Order: sequence, then C-alpha cells, then structure tokens
Amino acid sequence: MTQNKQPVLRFAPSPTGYLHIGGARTALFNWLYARHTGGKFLLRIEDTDRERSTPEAVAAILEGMEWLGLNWDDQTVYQFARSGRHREIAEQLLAEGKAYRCYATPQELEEMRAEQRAEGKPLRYDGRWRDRNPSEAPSGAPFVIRLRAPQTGETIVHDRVQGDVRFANENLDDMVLLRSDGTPTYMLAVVVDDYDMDITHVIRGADHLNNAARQLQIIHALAWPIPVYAHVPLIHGPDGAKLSKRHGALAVDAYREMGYLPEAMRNYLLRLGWSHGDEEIISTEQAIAWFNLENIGRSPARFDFKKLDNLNAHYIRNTDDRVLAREVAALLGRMQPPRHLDDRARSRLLAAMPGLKERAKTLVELADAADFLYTDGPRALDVQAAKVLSPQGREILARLAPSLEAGDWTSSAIEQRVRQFAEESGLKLGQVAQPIRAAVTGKTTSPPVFDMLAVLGQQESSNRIRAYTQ
RNA sequence: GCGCCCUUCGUCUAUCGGUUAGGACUCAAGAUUUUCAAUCUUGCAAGAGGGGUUCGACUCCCCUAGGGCGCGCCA
Repeated sequence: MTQNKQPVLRFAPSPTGYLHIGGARTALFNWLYARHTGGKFLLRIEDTDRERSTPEAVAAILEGMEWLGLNWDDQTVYQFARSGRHREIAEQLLAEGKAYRCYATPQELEEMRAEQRAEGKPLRYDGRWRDRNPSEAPSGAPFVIRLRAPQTGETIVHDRVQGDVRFANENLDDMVLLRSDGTPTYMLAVVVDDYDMDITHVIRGADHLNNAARQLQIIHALAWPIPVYAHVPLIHGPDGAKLSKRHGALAVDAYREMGYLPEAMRNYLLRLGWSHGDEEIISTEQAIAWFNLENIGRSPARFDFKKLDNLNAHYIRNTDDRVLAREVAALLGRMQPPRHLDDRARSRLLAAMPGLKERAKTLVELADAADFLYTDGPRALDVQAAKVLSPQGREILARLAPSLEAGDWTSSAIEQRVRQFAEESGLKLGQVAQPIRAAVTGKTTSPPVFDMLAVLGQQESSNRIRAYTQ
C-alpha cells in the first residue's frame, strides 16, 4: 500500500433513523482524524435498504452533522445510486469463480437455521449451492450471488484499536453479495464503495468488527488494498446495557433542543473513549492537533449527562454574549408553543447575559432563568418568592422604594443606595436584596439583583417593586 | 448455541512491570457571597475472582464470572 497517500476517511450512516449519539461520535472521530492528518473526510449515505431508508432521515443526518460542525469534503455519496457498479463487481466475482449462484429460498434458509438452532449448532449458511452444478438449478428460479469464501485458515483483522483479531474461516459462511432482485448487500456495497472512494481508514463502531472479517474476505477475493481499521467501542447507557432513549440514545438535534452547545458535545464525545493524559477541557482546535488512533480506549463507555452538563456549562460561560442571546432566542422560537422575543426582550437578554450565563448548565436553563426579562409588568411569584414577600418583606420594599428611585439607575449607584438604606434600617443587605429580587424576578435566585434592576430600567423596576409594597 | 470484544473510584479516564494508583464529573464539608451559580480548599471513592510468569504485577499469559457485539436476500 502506498504510504504517502493522503488519508481518506468516511462516515457512512444508513438513513433508517436519526443520527444518534454513537453515530455522532463515530463521525467526530473520523472527522478529527481527517483534519488532524490533513486528509479528506467524506460522507456516504448507505441507503441500499429501500424499505427503511427515508429522505427525512437523510435530512436529519445532514442537519445533525452540520450542527455538530462536522463538515465533509466533496459530494455526498448516495450508495443506492451506485448499485450498478456493485452488481458489476458481483458479476465479476461470479465470472472468476470467486462467487456462485445460490438458489436456496428464504423459507428454505429459515428452516435450515431453525434446525441448526434446535441442534445447538452454529447458525450459518451450509454451502448447499457452493459446489452444485448450476445446471441443477430450476430454470428461471431466482437466485442470490454468494461469495465463495475460504473454508480453512483464518481471516485476521489488524485493528488499530482492538489489535489483531482472528477469525477462523470455518466460522464465516458464504455471505450474500447480490440479492435475488439484483441489488447489492451492505457487505458488498461497503467494500466496493470504500475502494472506489479511495478510503484509507475505516473508523466505525465495534459492532462492525465481525463485519470487518467478512468484508476482508471480499477484499481478498478482489485483491484490493486493505484499509486501516479502527473499531471504536460502543456507547452504553448508565446501566451498562444498551443505550435507550431516556439514557441519551437520542437524535443529535434533541441535544440541541435540550440546550447543549455543539462544542460541548464535541468535547464530551471526544473524551468518551479517547484521552490525552489528564486533559478534560479540549477545544476543537486542540482536539484536531492531538487526535490519534492510539489513544482510543478499548472498553465501552457509559453515557453520563452530569458530565455533559458540566462541560456544557463551561462552554456556555465561555461563549460570546451575543451568540448566546441569539441562540436562546432561536431556541425559544422553536419551542412548543413558540415564544418570540421582541426587540426590548432581546436587548435585555443580551444585557443580562454576563450574569445569566454563569448560572446555566444548558441554554434551556438559561432561557428559563431569563424569563422575567421577556415581558413587562409585575411578576407572578413562585413559592419561595412568595415567602420572601411576607408582610415584613413588603414593608421593607415600601420603605425602600422612594429612596431607591431617586438617583442614577446604574447597578453600582443602585447598590450604593440599597446598602445605605440597609445600614440605616439596621438590616443586613440580604434582608433587603431578597425582597427586591422576589418582586422583580418572581424568584429567589437570579443574577446579581442590582444588575438586573439596571437591565430592566428604573420605570419597569419600580413598577414591579411597587406591586408588592402592600 | 457458536464467534468476537471488554473489565482501574458510582461515571469518564491516566498508568505503556517498580507510583502514597493520578485527573475530571458526581456527592459531602468549608471559604467567598445580596440569592443562586462560578471560583478556591478539603474529603469520600478503584485495579471482578482465581491461577501462573517475574526479584517485582493494575500492567504479560491462562481459567472463571460478569457485561457487550455479531451470527438476515438489515445496515
């Protein structure tokens, strides 16, 4: 194999569902490796299953990739469009005697497997048509083309993550290459496409490790170059079992709706199965510089929202206020029912952002915490705020109001007046600040209250406070 | 059933034969504080079990157990 060829990577999802978290990580690893090496990252949609592939799923995958910032090179390849080429290779193998026609019907094969199961034997095609003379076939009967796979020796997958994985050829049966309707199977299509696309590295889920051996058999029959394999362990749910929807096996766009930032997702997914010493916070630029196959772990990882939250909070704090304000507004607009912010709400959101972004783990939390900025008028109080606005609390507000309103309406000037009031009244600052916060935000927690008063303006603030001076 | 893979704190992981087994998340306590966060400090917490190899094993080998993946004319 040529050593100085630029690496060519690919992500090859099948559009039978959304882009889930495992697929997203696979895509990320391929993308990082390509960007790290200066190679190419291609996208191939494996839509050979006409029954289950949908345009919606294709759209969801493309959107998910774009949201995650995983840009791919060249044109997207649609596998189904290449079925003629796949058939050509199957015919070639047939002509070379490396494949053969099998006339066994699906029912017949089902019976065969049922029997094998009953006898406790391994489930595999028994090669019943492997050495039969084609003339024995019922004329005009449908057939599939199967690979005439080696029956002795072993097939070794030299995997950069898993090491050398050996499969005895006797355990690998003659796989179907071309279905009776003339369409290619996944095994054939993958091999042919990877070859035609000049794929040098195949990074994919470990659920494909067994497939690698079978694909290698096809590659050997064709005498094509072998790509570098790296089978990445799967992601499990918190209980160690299969990732379920409530565990995080969601479409990537669900993460967007939950308020996660793409850079946080990238960082989290990267650390799930890959490491660089003790590094935890890894920017995408740094990830590209550091990413390699050697440091991919061999054991499956569990998905943990707590850690994702922590990372997300970090990235939110480090994101520009304008970007955040825009994202929050967009998020609100996508909610059911949609909530549209007017210009005043947007400018308040932006102005309050420094305080808001310190306190949110997700954009949804942020949007929620900021809801007192979206509309004017007195606030409805939550349970805690109602307690703070007891008769005593309201009495304090009533006494404070006149002096509060007289003077500059900047955060520091307001704070100065409130501190002075507290001192003169023999109150602790918190005893005054909490009622203000409750009246102005309807809650007992918020960004620094004087900042929020400044954001809302004197008139709106007074209006809200005076609503609770009785 | 057959094949393959995996196994360090609750979770993500570091360690590439010699360490008081490190970091991060979570949790707890403290500092700070107008609330809540953030931040800082401290603490709890790990090599599945059993055999080898070796002067010495978390690290190498074998077995067992547990978990995962695959075994389609799905991908």
